[in-house]
Amino acid sequence: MDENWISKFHGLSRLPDDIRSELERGSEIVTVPAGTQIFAPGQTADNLWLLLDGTVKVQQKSDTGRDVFLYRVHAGESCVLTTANMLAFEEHSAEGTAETEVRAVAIPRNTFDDLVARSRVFREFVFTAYSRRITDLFVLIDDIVFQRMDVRLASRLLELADDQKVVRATHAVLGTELGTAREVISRTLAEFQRRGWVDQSRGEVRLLNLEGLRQLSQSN
Amino acid sequence: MDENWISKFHGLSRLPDDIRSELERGSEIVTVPAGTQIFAPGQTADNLWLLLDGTVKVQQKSDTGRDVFLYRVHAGESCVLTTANMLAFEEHSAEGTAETEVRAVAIPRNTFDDLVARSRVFREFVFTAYSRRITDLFVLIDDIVFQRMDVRLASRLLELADDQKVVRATHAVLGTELGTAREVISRTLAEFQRRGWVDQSRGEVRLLNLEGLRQLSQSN
DNA sequence: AGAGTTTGGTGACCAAGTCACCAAGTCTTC
DNA sequence: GAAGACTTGGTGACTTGGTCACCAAACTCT
Repeated sequence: MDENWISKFHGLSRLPDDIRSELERGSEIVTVPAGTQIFAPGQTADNLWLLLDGTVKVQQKSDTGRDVFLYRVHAGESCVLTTANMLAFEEHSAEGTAETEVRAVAIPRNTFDDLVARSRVFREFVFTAYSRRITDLFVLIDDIVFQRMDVRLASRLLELADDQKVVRATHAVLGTELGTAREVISRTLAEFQRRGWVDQSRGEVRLLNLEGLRQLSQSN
Repeated sequence: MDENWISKFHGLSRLPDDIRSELERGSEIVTVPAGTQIFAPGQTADNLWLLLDGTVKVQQKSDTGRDVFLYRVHAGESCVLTTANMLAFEEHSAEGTAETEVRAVAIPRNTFDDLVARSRVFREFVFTAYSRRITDLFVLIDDIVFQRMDVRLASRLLELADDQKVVRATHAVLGTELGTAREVISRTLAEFQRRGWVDQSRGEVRLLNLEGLRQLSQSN
């Protein structure tokens, strides 16, 4: 039944049959537990990963020892940074970690190269994925430079909340997600609590007033 | 004599002869004056540009009307963002402007796609270029988040100085280059001047003590 | 020469990052 | 289950950087 994973990837649905079957034959479905390092600085990757389930968090390891969150790869997306690592021309200092158990399709280097050569649809899929990441980074930079912390925290909380409207993360983790200090998160959350928008306990934030948070997060 | 431009691009030097001649036949050398918009939000690009001379400045147009400098494309580099625009799957809000007169090789969409399909060396060239841009953005984000303004300004001045050790740029321009306010640049430059590192006049900064600036810029 | 525009300077104020330190909660181990 | 170690969050003082309002000097244009 997992033979049908290709339909999960929008850009691949138009692949002609021969390419499609090469992709299926030449790739492998893998599952790794939460916490696995998918890629790391100075480590060559051998596969391009297409995520079927779970999320991968990509962070920049800073020289200063602190990390910056860059973006999150969700199911249905590809982890293009691995292709860069795969070619291994550039050292970069980003690291990808499975946040949950992750199930993914691993496309080995040779299959990848062959598919890019043979299929226009596959090429477009890859370039679109790159382009989307770059756009994400542009938006991130814009946010960091111009957006107030409370606005950024509000929208991040809304993103991270589970279906019980609870965010399971320490202040320190939220700090690196937003590239700020833990203290700033603590103060801002205290302010949100004063307004009755959230309720806190060790390691989690319960969202009480989604509307308030949403309004703040949309107030440019 | 310009038939030899391929040698200016390190990643292309190993192209086999047939690909090489297709690239030469299928592309065109163009020259545009300083200030030309190479690409802009909402505008489809028809060519991948490889820069022979001059520089292109890539900036994010922010909703708030202010711009953020993202990176600069130099001679010998390719402007990969245009490939993303070329495929036109993603709208992005970045804009590229010629800072000087720019001479470049323009590779039309069809030639580009054909070369990616046919040549492994060309593929690697393109992916490496993407990868390098992404790495640049990672470094930029790291800088913005962790580096002090005076350190960032010092290294930017060193980068922008011409051979007479003069930087021709207004405080406002330096401000958008570093994603900060003009006032901050003014204050920091005033401090540098007090230390005898620079001398200022309208629209330009003369670097007097490269050593001082260099030390500051390297002090993590 | 005079008017308008561009560039840079300044002070007051606010937002955010840093530092140092403490207190409460949780985990381990005996 | 008490002692100690570690993790998480709270707080105040201080620095850096961003914003706002406004002014003055330098340039441009006619």
